[in-house]
This record gives sequence, C-alpha cells and structure tokens, in this order.
Amino acid sequence: MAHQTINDNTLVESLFELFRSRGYEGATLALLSEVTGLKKSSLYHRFPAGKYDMAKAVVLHISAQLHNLVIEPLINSKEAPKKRFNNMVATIKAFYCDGNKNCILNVLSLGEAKAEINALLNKDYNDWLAALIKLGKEVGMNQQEARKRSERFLVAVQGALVIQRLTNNAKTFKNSMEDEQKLFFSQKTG
Amino acid sequence: MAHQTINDNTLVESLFELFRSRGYEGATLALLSEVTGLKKSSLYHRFPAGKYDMAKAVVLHISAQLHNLVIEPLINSKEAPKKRFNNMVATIKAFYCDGNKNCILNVLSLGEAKAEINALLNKDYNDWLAALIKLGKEVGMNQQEARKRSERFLVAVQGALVIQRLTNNAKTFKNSMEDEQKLFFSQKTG
DNA sequence: GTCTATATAATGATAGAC
DNA sequence: GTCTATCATTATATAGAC
Repeated sequence: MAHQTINDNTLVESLFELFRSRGYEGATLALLSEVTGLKKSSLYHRFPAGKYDMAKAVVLHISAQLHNLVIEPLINSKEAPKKRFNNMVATIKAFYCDGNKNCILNVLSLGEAKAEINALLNKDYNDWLAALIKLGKEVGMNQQEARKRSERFLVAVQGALVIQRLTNNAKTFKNSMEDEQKLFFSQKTG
Repeated sequence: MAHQTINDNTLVESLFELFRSRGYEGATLALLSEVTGLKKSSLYHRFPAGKYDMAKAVVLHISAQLHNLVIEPLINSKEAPKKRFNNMVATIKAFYCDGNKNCILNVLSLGEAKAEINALLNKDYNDWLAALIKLGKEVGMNQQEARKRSERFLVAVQGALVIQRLTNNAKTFKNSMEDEQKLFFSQKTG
C-alpha cells in the first residue's frame, strides 16, 4: 500500500469547506477531488459509500467540534455564565470566519432524502439549544424564558449568516452577535 | 403553433416552488419538467437560455410579488404603522407556508457564479430593508435604531426558516415572528 | 493508498416533426 | 407551443495496475 498523503482530519476539513460553500449537490466529486488533492478513486477508497459518506463524515466531524469547542465550554467551564456566552460567540465568529462562511446546518439540510444526515444536524441543533437553555436557567431564567432566548439566539446566528452571504456586508454577523449577546441577558420588558 | 398548455404565471410559480425546495443545483431539468408538466424541450422554448433563465424568471417574479404584496403596503397603506407591520407578517407567513417553505433569498444565493441572480436577490433584500427602516422612522426611531431593528427582523425571518427546516418544529417561525413584532416596536432598554 | 482508465447514469441542451 | 429523439458533457462510481 502506498503511503497516505493526507490525514483523516485534514481530509475531512477540506471536504467540509467545500460542502459548506457549495451545498450537497454543488459539491461534485470533481471539486471534492480538487480541494482534497486526491483522485476520485482515492476518495472512494477512504469513503466506500461515496459522496453521501463524505458528507456524513463531515457532519460527524463538525458535530464533534461543536461539542468540544462550543457546548462543553458553555456548560462546564468555571467561568461566569456571561463570560462563557461571550467565549461561545468568539468561537463561532472564528468558525464562521466573521460570518463569511456558511453553516453546515443550513446548507446540508436543503433538498431531499438525506435522512441520516438531517437527523445528525437536528441533534446538533438540539444539543446546542439545550446547552444555551441550561446557561439561561443558571442566570435565573425560567425554562420557558431560557428556551425562548436560546432559540432566538440560534435563529439570529443562522439568519445573520444568510443575510451576510446575501449582502456581502461584513458587519452583519458581527453586529447581530453583539445585539444578541445583550438581548440574551437583558431584563424583560413589556 | 400548438396552444400554450400552461400560462406564464403558473409556469413560473411551479418553477419557483421547485427552486425554493431544492436549490439551484438540486432543481434539475428532469424535475423542472416534471413539476411544470412541460417536456424539457418545451421549457427551452419558453426559456431559451435554459435553467439559468428559469431561475432568473423566478427571481424576477418573486421580486415583483415582494414589492406588490410586502413593500408597497408597508410604505403606502393608510393603516397605522403597527397594523402595516402586522399585515406584512401575515403576508410572509402565508408566503412561507407558516415557515415550512424556504426563502429563495437563502437557497438561490448558495454556490457560485450566479452574479445576475445574486444582484437581484441583494436588491430585494435592500428594498425590503429600506421599507422597514422607513416605517421605523415613522414611529419615531432615528436612522440608526430603525436600521438596526429592521436588520434584526430580516435576520430573524431567514434564521427562523432555517431552524424550522432543521427541526421540523412548526412553531419556530410563528414564535419568532410574534417575538420580533414585539421587539421591533419595544422601548429601548439598557 | 493512490493512481489511470473506464463504466454507467444523469444532466443541461438541441434538432426537427407535428 | 409541445413533443420525441438525440447530443455532448458531467456526474457518480468501479476495476485493476502500481
């Protein structure tokens, strides 16, 4: 066997960047081959079930990152809740390249017949949501209010990414996150 | 010449529904043919430049609807501002089928090399934004605050649609819109 | 494990009959 | 204006050499 020219992690990261910029159908094998530097047949060697396998591997990889870099620190770090929330915002800002890159939750949930992948994406969302709700309750919100604010935050993340892609206005994501940071912890008003 | 079996309006509406559910790449000619009931060659007769032409026609069609059903009533109706805002929310709720259908601004702005279409989508967003800002100022906001709240609302629309698609939770869009309605007109807090 | 070469199916697009 | 038939290209996928 010839030696592996690209390790699993780098490989999946390359696939990920293409999938999130072009979506599932837009990420053709020719492009996947190009961005990874591996010929198509080599991709099939690493992912026997083909493109669907690659997308699934990407989702699992991102899922792990979400848990390690976002959810875990959000729940378990010793920092104050507000600080943990701010850390999360900083993390996702980097992850989305200041709002210039798409979220895989959006682009891979488009279209049809990707049941397994959709289930994974749904779970990621719910886990992230649960972590935010936990933090909300920690700062005194009741379940209902914590859920409402957490959902609002995640809606804002996805929406800001869409609008920034649409307008090419680099401030959209940044401004939204600053806004939502304040709103999440704000006092209720009538 | 044989008679036209589907009028322009119905035709574009059918194309639109497919494009918004599958995205540009996901809307293949085979599917476009299927949903319109026209053979591929007939589609080419109606849209000589092919698929790109169809997408452009769809965007122009939706653009007109946005102006007629959303923007115009938002700016010019004799109703009170709050009532006009509520009417807009009702209109888009119907348009997105209670949040169960995608926004073309999201799904068609994915991917590459659709300059003309992206420009049209960008313009639609900006026109809608301008109308909301105008309304905000009408109820006493300064330019900065009106823009901020208007952007927040449109971010919420796009975000809620993404999250509802992701979770299949039919309440997401509805709840978001109720939330944002209140937030748009709320008193500023610290 | 990666490659070249190839198979097979689908895609976007045309030609020409009616 | 729509259709059947066909084209060229690209897509996903496989076989087999090294």
